[in-house]
Amino acid sequence: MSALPAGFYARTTVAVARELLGHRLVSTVGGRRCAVRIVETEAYVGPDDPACHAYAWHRSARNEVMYGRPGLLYVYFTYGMHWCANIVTERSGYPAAVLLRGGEPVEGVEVMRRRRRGVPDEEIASGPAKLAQALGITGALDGHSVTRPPLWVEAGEPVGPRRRAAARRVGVRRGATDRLRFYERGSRHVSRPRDSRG
DNA sequence: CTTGAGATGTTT
DNA sequence: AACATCTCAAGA
Repeated sequence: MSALPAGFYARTTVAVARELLGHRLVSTVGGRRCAVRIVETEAYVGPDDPACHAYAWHRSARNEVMYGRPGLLYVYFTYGMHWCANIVTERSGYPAAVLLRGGEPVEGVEVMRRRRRGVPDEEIASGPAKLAQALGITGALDGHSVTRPPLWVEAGEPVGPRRRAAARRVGVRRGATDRLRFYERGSRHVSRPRDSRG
């Protein structure tokens, strides 16, 4: 088990969001191992980002983990039924994170099929809440370090710059024009195949 | 393939 | 009232 070191996340949020593509997110939640190859992320770059939960240094019980160490998991509950998972970036005290938006199942696919009953493999983790569900991520993991079990990132084959695409973030109004969504070109495991505008 | 509505609870 | 979403049903 060679987890990426916490230092990987102690860099600019955009760099982390880009370079996370291709690495593996591994889960042993519930005792069964499964993993996805990360193919889609979004950067929430901090207090100056209107779409960020910590915009203008907003701080609350929900986003407290964003103010912690890089490499911690920030899990939040949204739309009354979905969990979404981020990895905290930058330095301690500076609230920024990368949202994990899309993954390609590469290990323990049966486990994920059970959690995502009835959906084709392309849709097992093609969206932030789908990915969280597939890997068994809930609020119980809020604040967990992604350098160790039961959820961590393992080094994989990075997706090179030519095979990466940048697009507008999904589902945000403020800060909607920024191209802070990154995904692997041509992947069938991203939440949306193309950006609706530029 | 596309679009639109409803589910459902927390945060502002 | 909005929300970093998803699923299903209906239509083209």
